Amino acid sequence: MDAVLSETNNLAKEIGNLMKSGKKDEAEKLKITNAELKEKAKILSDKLTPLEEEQNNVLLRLPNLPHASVPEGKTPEENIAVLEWGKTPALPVDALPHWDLIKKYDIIDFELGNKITGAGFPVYKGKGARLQRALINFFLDEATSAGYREIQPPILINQDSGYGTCQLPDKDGQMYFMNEDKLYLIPTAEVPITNLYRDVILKAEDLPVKNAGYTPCFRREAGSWGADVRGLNRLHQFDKVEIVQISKPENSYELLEDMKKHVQGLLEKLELPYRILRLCAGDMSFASALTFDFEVYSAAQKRWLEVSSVSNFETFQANRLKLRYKVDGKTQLLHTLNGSAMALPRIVAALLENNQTPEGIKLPQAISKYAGFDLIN
RNA sequence: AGAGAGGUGUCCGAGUGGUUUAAGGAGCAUGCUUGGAAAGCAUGUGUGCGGGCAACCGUACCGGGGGUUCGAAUCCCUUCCUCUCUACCA
Repeated sequence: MDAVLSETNNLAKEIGNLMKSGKKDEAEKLKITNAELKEKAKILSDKLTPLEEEQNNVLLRLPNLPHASVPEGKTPEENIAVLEWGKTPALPVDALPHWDLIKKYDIIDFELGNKITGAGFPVYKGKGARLQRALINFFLDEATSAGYREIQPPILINQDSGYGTCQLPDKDGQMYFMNEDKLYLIPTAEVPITNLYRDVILKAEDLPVKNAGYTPCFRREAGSWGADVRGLNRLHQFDKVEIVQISKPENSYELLEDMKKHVQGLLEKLELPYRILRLCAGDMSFASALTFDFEVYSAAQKRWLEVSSVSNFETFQANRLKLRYKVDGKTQLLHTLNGSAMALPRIVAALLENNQTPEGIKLPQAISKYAGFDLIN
C-alpha cells in the first residue's frame, strides 16, 4: 500500500518536472501509468479500511486485563475484604432507616423531586442541603491538602471524551444524551478531568499529575432498578468529589495505595465504619486493572453500602486518550488512576442512620465544622 | 441567532496547484566560545502507522470529514471551533 503510494508520489513529481521542461507527451504517458497505480492503491485501501474498522470495533469492546493480584470470580460475593475499620454503632431497636429519617427531619424530599423531574432526583432542603454543601467542601479541602489541584469541569461532554475514558462504547445507554447537541451528561467527574489530558504528551518532570473536582453525576441506571434501591441508595443524580492521577507506569500502584489511604482518612474523619474490598475480576469495571471498593456500614439498614471505588487503569484509558510522556526520546503510554473521594448519597445515608439519637442526628465533628451545626432535629 | 474574518509545527508567523522535503523568527536541546554567564556561531528539535538490530527508509497528518487533480496547506463540498460587529441574555 505504502509502496504503491510512494510510486505515485514519485511519478507525480516526475510529471511536474516534465511539464516544466515542456515534454508534454512524456508527461501524458506517465499520467496514464499513474492513474493505473492509483486504481491499485484504491483497491488496496478499499480492502484495508473495513479491516481496520473491524479491528477497531473489536478492540474497543475488549475489556482491560486484570492485574495479577485480582482474585478470580464472577459475582460481588467473590470480592475479598482486605480491611475492616470501626465499630458498628449500637442503635436502639426502633432505629430508622435513612428514608424515614429524612422525612422525620424534612431534609430530603423525593416527592418534590418526582414532581419537578422524576424518580431518583431528590430535593435537598434546609439542613439537608447544607449538609451536602458541607460534605463537598470537606472532601475538596481534604483533596487540596493531599496535593490535588481543584478542577471545575463542564458536566456535559462530547463523544470523543466518552471514548477517551472508555464509557463509550461500553456504557452507551447508561449516560443521559442530548441528541440536539450530541453531548452526554457526565456519569462521573473522572470523564472530563481525565480527558483534559486527551492527546497530550506530558513532560516526565510534571508527573504525577493530581487533579480533583466536584461535580454532580448523572446515571440512567437503566435496568438496575429493583430491590435495594430505596432512598439514597441509588439515584439518577448525585454529588461526588473525584480524585484523578496520571502516573508513570512504574509508580502507579504506589499511587493507588496513596489514593486508598486518602479515602480511608476521609471515612475515619467521618467516623464511619468501613471495609475495603479487592474486587474480583467479574465485578470490576470494563477499563480497570485493579479496583478497591469502599463500603460503609449502614447500621439501620444492616448492610454495606458502596461509597467509593479506587482503580488503576494502567495504560487502558491512556491508550485511547493518547496520553503519553517521553522517556529517552521515545513516547510511552502513562497510567491513569481515579477514585471517588467521595460520593455523597450513601455517606449521607450512613451518617444519618449511624448517628441517630432520641435528640436528633449528631454529626461528627469533622463535618459539623463545615455545616455550621452539629444536630439535625 | 444574523453578517464578516479566521483556524498552519512547542509558540509566533509566511505560504492561493508542482525544489513546501512547510519559508522566516522565537523557544528548547547539544556543541563551540567564556574564569563563569549573556551574546554570538554551529547542529538538532512533531505525531501515528509500516519496515529495519540500528543509523535510517517509506507513508499519512496544515481544525475534523469528504471530493476535484498526474500532483492539494493552497481549489470545491460539508462540519466543528475561535475572533469582530449586530441581536439576545443569567
